[in-house]
Amino acid sequence: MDDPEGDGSSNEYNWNTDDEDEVFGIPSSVPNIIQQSCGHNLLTLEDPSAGASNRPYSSAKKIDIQLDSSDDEDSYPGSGEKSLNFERDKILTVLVSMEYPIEEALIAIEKCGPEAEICELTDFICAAQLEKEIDSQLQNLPKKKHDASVYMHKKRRDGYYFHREKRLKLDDEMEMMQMRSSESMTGFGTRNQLYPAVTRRLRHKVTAGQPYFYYENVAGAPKGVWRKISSFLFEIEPEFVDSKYFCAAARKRGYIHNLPIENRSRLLPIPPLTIQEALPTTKRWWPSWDTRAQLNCLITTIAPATVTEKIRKALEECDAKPPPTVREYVVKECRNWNLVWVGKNKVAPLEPDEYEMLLGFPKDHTRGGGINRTMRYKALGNAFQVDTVAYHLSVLKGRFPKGINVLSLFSGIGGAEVALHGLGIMLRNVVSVEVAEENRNILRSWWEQTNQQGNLIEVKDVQNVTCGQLEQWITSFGGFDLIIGGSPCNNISGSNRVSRNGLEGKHSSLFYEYYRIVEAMMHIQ
DNA sequence: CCCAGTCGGATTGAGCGG
DNA sequence: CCGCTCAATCCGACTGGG
Repeated sequence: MDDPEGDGSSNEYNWNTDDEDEVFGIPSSVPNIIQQSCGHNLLTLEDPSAGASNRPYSSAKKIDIQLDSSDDEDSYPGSGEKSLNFERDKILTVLVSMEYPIEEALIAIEKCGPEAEICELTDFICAAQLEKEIDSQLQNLPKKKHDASVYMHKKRRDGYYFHREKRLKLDDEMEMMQMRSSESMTGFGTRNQLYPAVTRRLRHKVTAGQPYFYYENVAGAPKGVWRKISSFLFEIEPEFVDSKYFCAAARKRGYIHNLPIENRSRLLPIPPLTIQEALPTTKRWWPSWDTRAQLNCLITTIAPATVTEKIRKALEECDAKPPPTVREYVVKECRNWNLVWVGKNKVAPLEPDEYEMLLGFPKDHTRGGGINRTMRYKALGNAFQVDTVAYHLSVLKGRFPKGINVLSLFSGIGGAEVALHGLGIMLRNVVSVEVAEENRNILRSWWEQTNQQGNLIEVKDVQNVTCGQLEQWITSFGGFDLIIGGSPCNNISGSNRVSRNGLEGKHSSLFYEYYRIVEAMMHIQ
């Protein structure tokens, strides 16, 4: 059923094997140095195998996938005025085919110049549309308070909410208004599309020329949550992606960012996309009537032994040929608990190292150092899928040849850092904010093992990241290029039975800390 | 309506060292 | 017996799609 190669979406893939060297361009020789970082002296070790080769499936095929078909301006004839007009008409045709009004497309081409790329033009049009709409509607609406602004008022620290009074107020009227706003920029992938449907996206002019930011959370949030998150993050539409296109397990997530989307490339080598390829030892025991090709989302808890025992007993009772009722029961439980076949009549939950592999982390990333099994599941269940995030971040590679300064919020076990490293982007200065000590230990350990040349600064509590602190870092190493993080999903996740309170819940409301810091950075830098 | 799917949380008890 | 860690085992609701 989940056949990534058999469905219609694969038409959009442009198979290309020519870019290996670029993606594999990891610095080869790394000197032995000692670095000072937040009280830790990091003695790095000689390790030429750092980078993409750290990945556990080095034998997998190396394929580059590009999604966007709209940016093939290289194929246009390129000499003389005639070709210029031809090119302009061609771009106009593309914009109109994307359902932009022809007059707005013409204005955009005129304002942005004939050499502008499609994405710049769509940005321009969308920004103009949205600004016009919001301005006209804000004039007609009375200002109202809502719970989020009250929260922020309480949490306000350094007075960096310059635009708070301009922030949209989320009562019912505003929700309706925003739905209409969203309609004018559909096509960036909806929560139900979950990739691949990236045709255009809005980058509001508020964020133009500012540091890049990248925000992540679960796609299946309660109604209205993503709309609210968008309203804070510059009205940018979330990009909903299921990681089943990047690995053998599903992971439905929404991403809000102001990164370019053209010329993305995948982290290499491409991981196996089916259970059979990812976990070859299960093949021997996998019954033909269990038709699963991919796993469900890897969450923080695994099946209790009672579940696998019941399955074993049910199968043993009916011997070789289980009747349809038993098959249905077993498959349902396997789907529910993400079980794999490890023996005759024997299913089992995934091991932590299988979590690591499926999520794109190096083997033993979370192993040892005082980390127990439960903690590993918890940390991994909360982590990024590295290949997915790397695909989005791949556009940064050419833009920061000398390395990148990253503000990593809610770092966890360092999915963002691992992704950037895998892309061969040098990590110059990384300020990592992570509350859990064991996770900080994991990231620091990875930092040492991968022989990082840059500086790792560890911060415990995101609420302690003041504007004064930010300014200090900015003067120290010249500003951040990327702010990245996924705020806690505890109160948003569908599997929470106790406290699914939405964005204002105890943990998930830390989103407003993410917003606070991004907004502050937009004004400081 | 039925069905599948979900970055979870609280409690309990075994096991351990003191 | 106490305090602690860790693993096991309970516990539905909400959303979207067919």
